[in-house]
Amino acid sequence: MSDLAERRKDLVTSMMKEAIYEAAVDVLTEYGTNGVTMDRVAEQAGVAKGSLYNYFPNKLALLQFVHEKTVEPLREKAQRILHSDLPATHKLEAIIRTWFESIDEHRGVFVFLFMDLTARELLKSEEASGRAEAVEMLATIIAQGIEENVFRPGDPNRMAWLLYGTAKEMCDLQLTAGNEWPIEQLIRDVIDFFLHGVAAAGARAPRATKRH
Amino acid sequence: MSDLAERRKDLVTSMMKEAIYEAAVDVLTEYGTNGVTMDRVAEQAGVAKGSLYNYFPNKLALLQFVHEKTVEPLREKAQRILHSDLPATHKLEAIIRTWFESIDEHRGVFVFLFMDLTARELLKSEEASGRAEAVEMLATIIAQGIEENVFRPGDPNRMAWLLYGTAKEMCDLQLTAGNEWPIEQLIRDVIDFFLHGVAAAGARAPRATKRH
Amino acid sequence: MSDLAERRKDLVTSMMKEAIYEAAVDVLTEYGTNGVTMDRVAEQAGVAKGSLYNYFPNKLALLQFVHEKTVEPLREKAQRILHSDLPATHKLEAIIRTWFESIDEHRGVFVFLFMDLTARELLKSEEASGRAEAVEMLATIIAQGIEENVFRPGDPNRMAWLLYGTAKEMCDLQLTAGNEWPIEQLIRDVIDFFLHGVAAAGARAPRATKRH
Amino acid sequence: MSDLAERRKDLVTSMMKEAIYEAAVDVLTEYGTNGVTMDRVAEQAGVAKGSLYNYFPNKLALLQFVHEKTVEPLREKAQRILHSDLPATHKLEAIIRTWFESIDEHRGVFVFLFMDLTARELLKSEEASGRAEAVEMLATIIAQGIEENVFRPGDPNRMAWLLYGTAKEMCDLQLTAGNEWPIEQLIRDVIDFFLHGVAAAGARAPRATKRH
DNA sequence: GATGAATGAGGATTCATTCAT
DNA sequence: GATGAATGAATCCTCATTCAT
Repeated sequence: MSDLAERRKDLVTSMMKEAIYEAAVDVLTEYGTNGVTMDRVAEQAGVAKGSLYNYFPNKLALLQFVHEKTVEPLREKAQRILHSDLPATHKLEAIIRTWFESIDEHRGVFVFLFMDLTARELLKSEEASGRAEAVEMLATIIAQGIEENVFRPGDPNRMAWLLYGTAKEMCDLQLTAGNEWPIEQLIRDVIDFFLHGVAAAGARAPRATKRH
Repeated sequence: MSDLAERRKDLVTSMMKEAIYEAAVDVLTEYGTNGVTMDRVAEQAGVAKGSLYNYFPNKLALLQFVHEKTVEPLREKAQRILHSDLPATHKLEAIIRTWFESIDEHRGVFVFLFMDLTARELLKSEEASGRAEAVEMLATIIAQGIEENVFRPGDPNRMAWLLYGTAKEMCDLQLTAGNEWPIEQLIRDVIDFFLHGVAAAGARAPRATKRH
Repeated sequence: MSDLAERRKDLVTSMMKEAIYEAAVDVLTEYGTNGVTMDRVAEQAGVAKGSLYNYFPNKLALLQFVHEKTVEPLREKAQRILHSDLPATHKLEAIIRTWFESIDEHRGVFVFLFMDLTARELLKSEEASGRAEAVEMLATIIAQGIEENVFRPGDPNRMAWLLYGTAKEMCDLQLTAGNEWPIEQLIRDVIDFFLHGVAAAGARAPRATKRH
Repeated sequence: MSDLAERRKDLVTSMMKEAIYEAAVDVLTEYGTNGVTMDRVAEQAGVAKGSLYNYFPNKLALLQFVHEKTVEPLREKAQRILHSDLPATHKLEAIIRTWFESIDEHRGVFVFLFMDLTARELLKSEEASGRAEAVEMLATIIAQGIEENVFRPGDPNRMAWLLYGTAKEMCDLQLTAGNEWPIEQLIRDVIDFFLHGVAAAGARAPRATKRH
């Protein structure tokens, strides 16, 4: 086949995959995870069921593609932020902003990807690595912050988990509760919380005590 | 029917429901969410499949019962803590400890209840109210803390969400990652984090800035 | 459950399996191997497709049941003949008669079982053991015949294969061509052939020669 | 179209058919009967799936072509042997040798053609005629042998079936069991068996008796 | 004539729910 | 009330065949 024809074919293929991806996302959004059947995806994409299998060998592969397609831009942005020469706090803020904004944009998919265990089961490895990657990234930035003396010394990994948790739940909140909470406010709150907690000046943490 | 007979019947009924509940939890734990079939529950409970339908009109009702039954003790403990006369920080710590410990104990069910969207979809209302209740409770305690001058002034509801997020992700971490992180350490970390954040003494929060 | 109830249940179950077996045989006979779909079996049996799965875990199990059910009586009769105290030639004759008669009776199934590689693939182990068993049985009888001095000395196993082949092809012929050849004649022919071959008295076998 | 162009076209067409035939044989050999999909044949042939349909109206036609192409050389050789002026026993030996050797060479196709009922179903008429032809050919030779006084008088057709059966099962054995039995030995055994059977000198065939 | 994407009927299997006993 | 067999819609996947380019 000529080079040109080949390139054209590749293009068409990737457009189809894209279209199927979008159909899958739509179905996901409308019916929830367990509602993602190949039939519905096909119908939504306006193609025959069998055609899906010309582009994805099976359902799992389709879901993985959806995952990848959704997560990749996030990952890229985050990497760019990570490797910039901003101070740690600005990096954190930027990353968290990225997350919130993406979620705002792709609500349905994110719900599916991050909250549905059926999917998470299938995408176990993808998910685990995704989360691990995120936490690791945060940990790197936190380590930088500690070095910059803007964060207290401590285990960057543990801190990263805590921050990740806070941010993630806020995402959850965004996803499930609707967002009456404006994004900028949200970001500021999370960062503030992360930095200073809620204790009044001079207050001391209680000793964590064994239950009675 | 005589009163006595009626009471006896109620008793039998509730024992059956209890038994079915336990079977459901076992199946949940062993097979995961998608593995919860009425067949398996019936077999585990040692009753005929049809009998399940004498106690629950359908599968959803059974799952709701499981949810309720699982969450109720938590709710009760939390209420008791809420209404005790401990200082706010102790209350928070106690509640969070309750959560972590419960999760440690009932891993399988909690995964199902809190992480599986298939379930969460079905149990949407239960879930929403559960979360709302938890956040509200935290908010109440935080308000108390503000009044006690141990927490900075602020919107208790927003703070509650942030804390909830931190705690919840730690639960997630417990649930999915296994718990190499010892519970006491975890609790102290969360509370510490909640109170003081990670900023070094004297460091200032960055102004949250619009993305260029 | 009472012993009685249990026995009754077993009875019903085995009657159902029997009915499904017969339906499968009918479908097999009418549509050939590749025509044996669970749908058709269910329809022929007059039950819902799902019901088949109450009696057989999957299609393979059903086919294996058909195989077993078909072959077992044959095996039993053959064993009885084998262990009787008849002279070798009579045993052979009796066994071959058994085969021909069974085949005459169960045409469709035998075609499926012995001639269809799709089935033979699935039932590989059953088949192999079946054939091996048959040949072994023949070999045993032939060894007996050699001892009785009615058969020439030689490798009983090789002789058994040859006899098996002759008989089997005659079965094939019966199965596919219809049987204008009366059974008694057939049996006599096979036995005669097996004993004396076709050479005229005094004729000598040619030396098997390499192809020029 | 000019005569030349037409002839050229015919040539191209038959080369394509040949190529497809070979691809089909390869697929057959590698994947077994049920693995012969038009996709695989096309891929193996290095042409597009649709192109197959320019040369064969449908799958059946392709399989028939495969059958024909495989069997034809056999038929030709057999005809040549039949019409040679060898004595009957040598003709038989030569034909049987041809069969065994072909089978040894084209294992996969033969398994498909002779043992798989899915195929045999499709190729019923081809098969029947093939077998009929083979038997007829054997019968002709046997008639010759009777005339030559090397075979006992009898129905040549019945004898032919018996011989065919013996030979065919040996082919089966070759095909499924692998061939620890060397071909020359096999041929000699079959011919010997065919000529003299297994009876010891002086032994008499039992009277074929009615079952009790 | 070649291509290969699109099609859609069909096949095996699962499972919530019903209902006769 | 208990039982568990029966049901059939739903689900994933396959593959011969068609047809626009």
